[in-house]
Amino acid sequence: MVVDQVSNAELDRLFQALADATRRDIVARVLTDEYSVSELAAEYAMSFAAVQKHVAVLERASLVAKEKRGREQMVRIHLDGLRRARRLLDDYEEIWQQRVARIDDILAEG
Amino acid sequence: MVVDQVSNAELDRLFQALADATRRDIVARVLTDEYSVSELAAEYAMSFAAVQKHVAVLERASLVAKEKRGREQMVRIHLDGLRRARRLLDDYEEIWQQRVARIDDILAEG
DNA sequence: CTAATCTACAACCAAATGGTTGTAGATCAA
DNA sequence: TTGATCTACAACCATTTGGTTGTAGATTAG
Repeated sequence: MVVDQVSNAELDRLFQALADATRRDIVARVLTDEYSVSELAAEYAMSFAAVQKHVAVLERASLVAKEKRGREQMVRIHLDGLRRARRLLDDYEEIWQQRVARIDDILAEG
Repeated sequence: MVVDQVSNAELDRLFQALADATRRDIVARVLTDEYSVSELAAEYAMSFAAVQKHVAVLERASLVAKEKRGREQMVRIHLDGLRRARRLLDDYEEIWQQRVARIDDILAEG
């Protein structure tokens, strides 16, 4: 159960990071391509600093990692975060399935 | 791709709802048992109104549904939300896997 | 060397969030 | 009927969030 393995603060940061359309878009982009922070910034109708903050939020959530290359900072996906979040939701659905199975058993007996 | 099917506002509400430990705990509880709002409230070191608000957030995110029973309001899980959130993360990982496969192909050719 | 580019970070602001208390309407129990 | 219980919701408050502008340090290009 992820619920027990991953700290609440970590999950807070993870889901909080995913709870913004711009940040989800950044994740989707860096999943397939490499972007520097300013290349990302060019994609959105907001300031460079705003995008920089979004990237920082994703970084703190372990969804993304930065790597310095010359004067640029390249943003890459960091799968750990994504996997931890997905695992929690998988666990939830598994708990649900166990409950469904339990109810089926009871009905089969009755 | 969920990214296209589910509105950004919906995903915002979903992940935002999951970005709080109390709300994740409520989800975990109602996955296996039935709780009224006040039964839930009794579990946490905060006011009834605070828990009521948390339930409302989960409800708006389609993670939970309320059903009136007498003077009580029973809180049940509503799988739709959970599945939509999980699907997005699955999509992300699939995109990643495709990228990995693509890179493998390139390496195989080279 | 100088100028342009990329990044980091501080200070500020409006809006949203997560909590509180208080009031009031339904429903149930005695 | 009366009192207790369950819920809803408003008003309020402190903190966080998502945006802005401005300043300054590295690094690259000419």
